[in-house]
Amino acid sequence: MSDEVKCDKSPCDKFTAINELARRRGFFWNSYEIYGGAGGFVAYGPLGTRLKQNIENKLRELFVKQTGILEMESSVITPGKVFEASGHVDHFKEPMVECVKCNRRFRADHLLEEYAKISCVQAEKMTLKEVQAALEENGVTCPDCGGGFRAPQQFLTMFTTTIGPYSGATGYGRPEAAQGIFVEFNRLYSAAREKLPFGVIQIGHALRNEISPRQGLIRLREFTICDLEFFFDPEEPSCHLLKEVETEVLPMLLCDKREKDCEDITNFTVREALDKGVIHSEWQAFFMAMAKRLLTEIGVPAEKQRFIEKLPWEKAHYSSQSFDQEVLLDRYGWTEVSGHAHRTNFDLGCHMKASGTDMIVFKEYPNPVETEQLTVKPVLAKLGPVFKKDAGKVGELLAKADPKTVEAALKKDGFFMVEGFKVLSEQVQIAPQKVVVRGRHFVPHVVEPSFGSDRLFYVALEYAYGIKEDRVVMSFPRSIAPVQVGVYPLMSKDGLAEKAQEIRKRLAEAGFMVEYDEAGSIGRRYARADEAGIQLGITVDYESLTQDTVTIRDRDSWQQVRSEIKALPELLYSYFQRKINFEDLGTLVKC
RNA sequence: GCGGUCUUAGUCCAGCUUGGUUAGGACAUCAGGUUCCCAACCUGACGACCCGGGUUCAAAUCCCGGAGACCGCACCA
Repeated sequence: MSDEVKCDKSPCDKFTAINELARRRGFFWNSYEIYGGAGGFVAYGPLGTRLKQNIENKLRELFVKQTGILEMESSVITPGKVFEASGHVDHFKEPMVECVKCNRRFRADHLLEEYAKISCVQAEKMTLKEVQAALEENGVTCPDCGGGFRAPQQFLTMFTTTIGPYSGATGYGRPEAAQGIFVEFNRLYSAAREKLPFGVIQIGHALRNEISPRQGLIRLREFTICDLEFFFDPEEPSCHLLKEVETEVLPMLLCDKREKDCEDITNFTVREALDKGVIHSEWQAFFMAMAKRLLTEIGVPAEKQRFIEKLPWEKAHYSSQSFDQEVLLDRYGWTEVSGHAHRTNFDLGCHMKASGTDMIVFKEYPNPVETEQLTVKPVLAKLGPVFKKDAGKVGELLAKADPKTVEAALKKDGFFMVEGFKVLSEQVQIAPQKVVVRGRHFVPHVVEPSFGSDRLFYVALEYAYGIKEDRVVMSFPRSIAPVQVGVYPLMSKDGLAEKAQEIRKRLAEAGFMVEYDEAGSIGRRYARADEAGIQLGITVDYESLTQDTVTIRDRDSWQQVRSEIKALPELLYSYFQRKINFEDLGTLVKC
């Protein structure tokens, strides 16, 4: 298939061609067109909705069915507290300044980093007034025209609303689905029968109020995100499924290369990447391998995929090691389709702290461990007379104190100071005590693969797009084709149409996504079907009436085989399960 | 937000410079005819000047404002 692009006016790239095709055939289009449209919002049409569902189901097949990961669904509107706790309210906004002369806008933190040598981390903590002061002190002016700046302003990229009619309670449209999983951790953990490791995936809408989203499906204000949070014990980080992906090759672009502006890709097998310390976490490596498989299954060849390691300042606030999976696109070059972050126990830790709810798990040892631990025991009989009503409090403080510190202080000074109380050695007993430890308490760590469903969808379209004999053919992999089978009577007379309708009905009942078309010449219908990406065409001809056979046409090769009508459901089932190839569907018809 | 280009039927375009009858074409779609396997052909149908204001006897066309799209800059936690 050629690399050219079919478009009424040349030159034109694949992005334009696909957007045009998508509008014409009902894959997707810009929302709210009758009111002039709204940037960053799309509507999926009949073909697109199905394709998107098929891609998401492919993702489910790989990540849910094969790994036993659990699926959940939570709400888009989220109480402010959640995103305050997660750090999004602080991190999802950018201090922006505008030049008084040329009106250009800049991120104040970037300016401070570049011209005043103030680190990103520091700049993020500054208030707007501090930002303004820092800009002035360091004499930072507009990099373009040297003009001064207006007062800095925050731009929050989360959509904000209020919850309830009178309430001043702020709500945010979630910018990711992950927090919806973290906040429900305790219930999910018990649903997983309190066993680690376990993973939870959520596929749903997310909102980000992008400043100017102008890349079609690549950057939307409302989009579908697939967040998978995989919880594991940091002391047992091994992945029991690793064997299945060990030999999978990951094309990687690593930090050291990137810092030298080098784009060289190094190929590592999953095993090598782990052994050489390129990827720190086994589970992260596992999910990256699965992500590569997913993209391969939706039609992207391996050489058009890569993983790039995020540089320290590119990483999200929660992440310890991050990779982006990128796919090479015609117009936009290497484009992120998934992110792979090691979130450690950051999120659960934040929600524990902010909500006061425990999200600590307990893991029982195979055998309880008996140890002797130094403990501080307050002697209340002695504390009482000295501290009177404070005695209880002093006792509590002593019980919490570190035994070694207390012991050392008593040895050295003869007393121990705790919050202004002077404790003498007779008021406390420090002695080793037998303790039986039955297990360990800890906050699980998380690795997170996160996919943009709309980008996967666009990628599938772009890689399916091809031209054959001046016609557009959407060569989707057979497992995601929006329509599996088209049924066509060669003529719409002599009973062919009735026979074809019968076959359509039978195949639909057998569970296939099937479409019937009798309008126009047969060639025209094939062309229509190719453009919609219909995998197979079943044509009912005069031989069908006498022999009970039909021809099956392959969308990509345009070859045809003849097979018996009654064998169709079983044959097609095997074909779409990829157990047999097209040639196995019947005897080849010579053209 | 800035600069450039642009907005006419389902899709892609012509018309605008120089205002004037019924806004033209191609493809798609629908109905009918024809046709024994790859967008054939014939007949017919459907369907549009981005929105608001102004100038004018008269605006798709000129002027002002707005919205939207694309490209570049900036932005993309």
